[in-house]
Amino acid sequence: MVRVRFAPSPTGFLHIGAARTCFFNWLYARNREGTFILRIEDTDMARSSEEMTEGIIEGLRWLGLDWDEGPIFQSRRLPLYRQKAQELVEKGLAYSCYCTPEEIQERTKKTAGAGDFWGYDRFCLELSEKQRLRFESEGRAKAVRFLVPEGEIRYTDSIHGDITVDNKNIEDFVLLRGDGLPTYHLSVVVDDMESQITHVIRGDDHISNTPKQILLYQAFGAKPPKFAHLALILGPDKKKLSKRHGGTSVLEFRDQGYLPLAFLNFLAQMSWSPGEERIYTLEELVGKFALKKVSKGSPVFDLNKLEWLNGRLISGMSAEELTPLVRKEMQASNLWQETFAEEQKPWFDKMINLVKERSRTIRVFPKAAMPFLVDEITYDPAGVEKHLRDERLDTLLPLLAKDFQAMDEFSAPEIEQVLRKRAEEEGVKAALLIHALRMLVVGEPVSPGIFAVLELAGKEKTLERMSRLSDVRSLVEKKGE
RNA sequence: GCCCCUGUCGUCUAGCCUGGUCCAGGACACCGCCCUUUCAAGGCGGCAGCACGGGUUCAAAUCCCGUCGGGGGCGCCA
Repeated sequence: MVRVRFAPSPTGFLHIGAARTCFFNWLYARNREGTFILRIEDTDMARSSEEMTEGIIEGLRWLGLDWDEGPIFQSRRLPLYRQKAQELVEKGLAYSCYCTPEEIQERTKKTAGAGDFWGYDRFCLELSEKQRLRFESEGRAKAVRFLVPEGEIRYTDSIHGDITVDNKNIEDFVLLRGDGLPTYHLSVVVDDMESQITHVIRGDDHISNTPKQILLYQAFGAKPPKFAHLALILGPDKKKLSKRHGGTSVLEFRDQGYLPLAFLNFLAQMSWSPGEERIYTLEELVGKFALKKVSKGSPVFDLNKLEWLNGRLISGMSAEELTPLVRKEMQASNLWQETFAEEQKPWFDKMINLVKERSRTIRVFPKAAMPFLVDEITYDPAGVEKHLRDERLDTLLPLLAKDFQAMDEFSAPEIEQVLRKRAEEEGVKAALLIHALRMLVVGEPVSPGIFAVLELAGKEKTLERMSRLSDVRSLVEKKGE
């Protein structure tokens, strides 16, 4: 039975790297029909906060990564860690240390360059009873250090393969701090043992920590889990992810109009290849996931790919699926009306289907819908200059308006037919009318196909906006002065 | 400084384990063409890579060694 966990520390956001670690744990659990546990590593009281915990959980919820057990809070299990540390001291596998960081630093400085000494010098390993009592009476804080044995640690990483480290490169690390709080190494191993974690899937930054933790498992007489270390995600500058490039909370991506499924596909396809490049359903990704397939090299975060994936997802979604998302976005822009969900639903669906083809994020919907919903639109000055200055429009537009007026069914194909006929009769290119209409009705030089746009706007609105030709011209002139 | 990990087009990735089918495949981005009412989408085409140097071999992106580059760790942070 596979048991995995995601164990963030609430000292920061759920950033893209953590999200990917979480996702891969989740994928593995689901793929192997195992159990996925959420654990909050909040033993660093000074830097942890409840807000961060909530933010992380909100991020996981948004991504749809559900957990089967937890969240387990380490801060509520402190006595257990103390007990476990004590257990090792009694077995002679760990020892109390009274040294202050300053003293250690002082001694290390002295021996620097002498060769072997680079870590803790084991000053407290064999304290005489007298010295020990003196330190105690001085009221010194007492930490517990692990006694690293000689030898080497060898383990097989599911992604990297065999990794060997000589124990002489591991110092007697601290298990329990002077204030009685556990360090990461202790708490992580104690909790993973108790939760019976079978696979530890985490970032590459923990590769060097793994031997220490294996040592702890051995000391506790437990079998270490399998380890899999994911290469760290890099920014576009090939440096560690920064605030500027994806180093922020995943919720930022939600707010930018990205969809969870696109984001998860992005995370997945950043580290392995499920096959062809497209959007996969969660079920497909679960089915295809395998730790051995995860690449060893560090991927560079590429926003282009995310956008492309997101755009493909949106284009492929139905109006039905898109509506709740678009609704939220429009509510934020004060453009939503309840009738869109009722009598105007057919119209609204049509609008969504028109806009979705060219949308890479949900965010563009309100702007695209704007011209259909408000009376006063804004006009792009350059577009006006380019498409509304032709004097022939002064006579053509009224003629076209009359044509439109006479139509029974104001639908896209009918509109196109009428417009092209008029253009032909007047000996002008249809494009002249099309561009002018786009500017007048939408206000922008860019929009979905104009005939569908006009149908969506409706006859009345179309005619009203066509009649504003001279107003729009002078509006822009005024601004230009 | 010491230790560990890593290195295929600008970016992601397939291939590497089990050498030949790879003068390296796909995708994003970019460029061009087609379509066309604009922008997209779509279709077609293009640009571009096995970090470098040795070795093993009839044959190396694939195996071995070294160099260089990138990343991480070396905390009474996680």
